[in-house]
Amino acid sequence: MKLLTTQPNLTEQVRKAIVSEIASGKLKSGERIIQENIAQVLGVSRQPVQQALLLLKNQGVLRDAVGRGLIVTSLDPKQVRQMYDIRAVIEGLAFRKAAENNPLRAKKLGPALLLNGRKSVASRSVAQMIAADIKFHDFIYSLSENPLIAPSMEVQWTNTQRVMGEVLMEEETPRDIWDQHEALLHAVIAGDAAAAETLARQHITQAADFMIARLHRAEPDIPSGGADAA
Amino acid sequence: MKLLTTQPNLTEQVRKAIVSEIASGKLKSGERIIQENIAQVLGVSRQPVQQALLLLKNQGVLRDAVGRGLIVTSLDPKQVRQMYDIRAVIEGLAFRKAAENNPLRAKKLGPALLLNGRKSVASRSVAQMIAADIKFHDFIYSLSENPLIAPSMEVQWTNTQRVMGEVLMEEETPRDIWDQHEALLHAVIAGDAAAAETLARQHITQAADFMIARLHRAEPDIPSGGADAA
DNA sequence: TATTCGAACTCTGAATTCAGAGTTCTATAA
DNA sequence: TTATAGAACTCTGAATTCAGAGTTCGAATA
Repeated sequence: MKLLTTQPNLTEQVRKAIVSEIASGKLKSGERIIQENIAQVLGVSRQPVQQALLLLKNQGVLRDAVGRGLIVTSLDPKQVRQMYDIRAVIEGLAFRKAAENNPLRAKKLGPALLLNGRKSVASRSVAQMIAADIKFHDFIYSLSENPLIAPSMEVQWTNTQRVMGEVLMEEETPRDIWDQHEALLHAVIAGDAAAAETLARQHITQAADFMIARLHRAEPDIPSGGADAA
Repeated sequence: MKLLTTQPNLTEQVRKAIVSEIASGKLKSGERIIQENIAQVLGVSRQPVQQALLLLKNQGVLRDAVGRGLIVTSLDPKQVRQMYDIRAVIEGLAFRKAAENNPLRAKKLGPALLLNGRKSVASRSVAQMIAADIKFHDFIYSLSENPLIAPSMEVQWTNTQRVMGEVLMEEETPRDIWDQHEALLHAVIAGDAAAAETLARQHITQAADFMIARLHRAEPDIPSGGADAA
């Protein structure tokens, strides 16, 4: 009949708000998160805030900081690499399954996303580039017909946005990933599952190399396995 | 000085309790979960229960049931396959990294786990077999030196336990996975990353085939949509 | 001046209370 | 007998309150 705009519950709204603050870089690594503050800023009670924070802590976006609440997890290159390692194999799966299950839909809807991506690069807006990238990958997740993939990528994307935000901001000629995306799409359209998986893993691994190299430059940090700076 | 046994907070305890009920099969698919009931049984308020349920819902172990709370997500073969698909690639990563990073520790500590596993099979106790399996894989996760792997496997293991519990219970000669585990361990010890990854993926895929075949038998369900390749 | 003890403060986890959405059951009318 | 209005009930999400763990800061002492 009619699709009611039943807004998600407060917990979810709060979670989104915090994630967006972190992804956009407004909340930086190590920054303290205090329930009461967030609650006040968003005009809700501490209860939904606490639940949202619980979820984010569980995802590793936030960390316990002994007796002073939670802090935003730092993006040290080692962890970023580990995150990309996981992302690489799951993207590999997603592209493989997409090639197996949906070459036709890929052919029909994919090219528009490539175009959109190239436009975003031309626009030079980092936000638009990130959005187009997410859109393309989300499209593949849907083609894979494995609904467990998208949610398990969520944390990765939060962090990816953080990294991309930090890195791409100061890059005057951001590398163009859309040739790779085009090759990937062609493999999917051709139904070549093996190629799609291999290319996807390479794609992510290269992205990781690129990002981490810049991240190193931006954040000269932690020579040893040293924990918290005193 | 001394490592205090600081017990985890109630939310975590509640979560563990519920997961264990589900994994052991005491809470079955479709069963309703009511905050108040759980709170009463465990002797806590609804607050920690609500948070635990939120986490489990977020992991997909529980699902919203419109106006009557939450229910335990059902284990239909299609979803189980999708879960195993993801598990396969992440296990592949774990074994590959283990081979790259820790062949020596694998050699030193691995054989004991094999022995333990074979003993568990001899014991004919399903619980022990599951425990030994988890122990072996957890060991590999630690060798991989990617701390993000273990947490992302948590949901998978909850469901794996459910499946194994259902399936192995009625199997008088449970297939012995420990030859495969031995081959995997050897690949890791040899530092043969490629072989370790390939074998791991095969191992999980075969396990999925086995489990799903039995699950079909146990749960005649959903004839349509059968897009199972392989 | 440096160190230690302790009081005040901050912040969280958990309990309790409140309000509203949705369901179920029952009585009434067609 | 069946369909329907609505009252009562169930259950959750959110707010508020309470208690305790841990930190910070300052005063007293060596």
